[in-house]
Amino acid sequence: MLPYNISESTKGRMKTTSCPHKKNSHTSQHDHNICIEKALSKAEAVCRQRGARLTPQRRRVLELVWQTHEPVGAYDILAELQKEMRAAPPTVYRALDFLQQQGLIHRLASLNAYVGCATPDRADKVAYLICRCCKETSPLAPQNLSSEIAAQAERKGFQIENQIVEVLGLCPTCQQEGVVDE
Amino acid sequence: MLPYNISESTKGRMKTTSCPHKKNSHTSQHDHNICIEKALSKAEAVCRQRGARLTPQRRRVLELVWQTHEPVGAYDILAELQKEMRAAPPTVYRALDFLQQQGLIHRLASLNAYVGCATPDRADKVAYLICRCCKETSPLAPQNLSSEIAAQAERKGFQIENQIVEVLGLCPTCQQEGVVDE
DNA sequence: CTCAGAAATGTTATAAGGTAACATCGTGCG
DNA sequence: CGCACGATGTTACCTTATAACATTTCTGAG
Repeated sequence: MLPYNISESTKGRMKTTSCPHKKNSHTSQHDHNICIEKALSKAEAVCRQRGARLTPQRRRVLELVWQTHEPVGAYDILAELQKEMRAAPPTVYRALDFLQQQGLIHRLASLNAYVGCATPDRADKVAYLICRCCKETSPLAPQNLSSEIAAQAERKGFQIENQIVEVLGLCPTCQQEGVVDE
Repeated sequence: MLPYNISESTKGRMKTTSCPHKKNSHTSQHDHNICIEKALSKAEAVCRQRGARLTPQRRRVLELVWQTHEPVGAYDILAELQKEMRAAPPTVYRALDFLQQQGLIHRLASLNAYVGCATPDRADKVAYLICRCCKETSPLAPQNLSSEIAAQAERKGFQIENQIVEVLGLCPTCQQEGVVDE
């Protein structure tokens, strides 16, 4: 028996997708290895520049997050790590914390999951579209959006540190596939 | 021993506030009982009109959510309920689900907690300012914000069902109190 | 070089949030 | 009546996340 009760349903693969229509759409449309490589080399550059230590473990976790464009749960990552080494939850959560601080990943609060960020150099407050069916995510440019929020916050004397914008709904693919029922 | 391990730290009071500066600011500035009464009578009106059943339990949970303007955790509510009756998590979660469907409360994904909504009649996609220190929340009017999101989503063919906008930072009070360190 | 302090990681245990599945109750209606 | 349906009760369990403390690794000052 594995420690920490990695469930059978999670063991042995990277992602669960509840969507019956999911066909790895994103991943099938491009060579995802290139995405991963780009993300990792960018991460290394950014960290070097900042004097942040992208250790092998942190690098590995980042790589695992980037395996897909879908959000990945911390325990999914843990399960993968455990194929390679002894690992416990704090190992994963510490790496995720570091990566978040560096803007290399974002946490999606509505899914308790993490996605890689392709633009860690821009201090963007990012917004995401999230398909409730296939879980694919798509970052939004939140410029005007942020300024609108900033204006309202300032009026109230509120000092913004961070913002979460997650838009849930159906992506074009899942709409075509006839997914309904909210 | 209570079932479901209600922790000592939660038992016996409604809210935890990590903020050392918190002085029930909101609640001290107004007669909060009026807030609660208003919210409950509005809830009853709205439910009657819709043919939704605001049962005594659901009403009681709504009342508990409204005890404060801070977000309340499901297990905080459970602990309160258990002072009055035998209760298990599903009891609370079912009530919370119902209340959410009716727009009577909102869930704050970044805190795993719930706040009462004063305007259940408007089908607003609400945004919140949340103080990371005292946890007080303040709803934002998200009009322009929503239209900006809607425009971008439409361009991508994404069908919006729901949206989460949570802005984290420091409220004026906590800024004055000299809270720092992000 | 070396050793002290800081940063990172290991390890154990447990907290906190949430749900599945099935039993029971109550009530209104044909 | 009796059954269909919504609401609630009950048990068990799953998922996500963190506290607390031990150990290792790195780094820079002397």
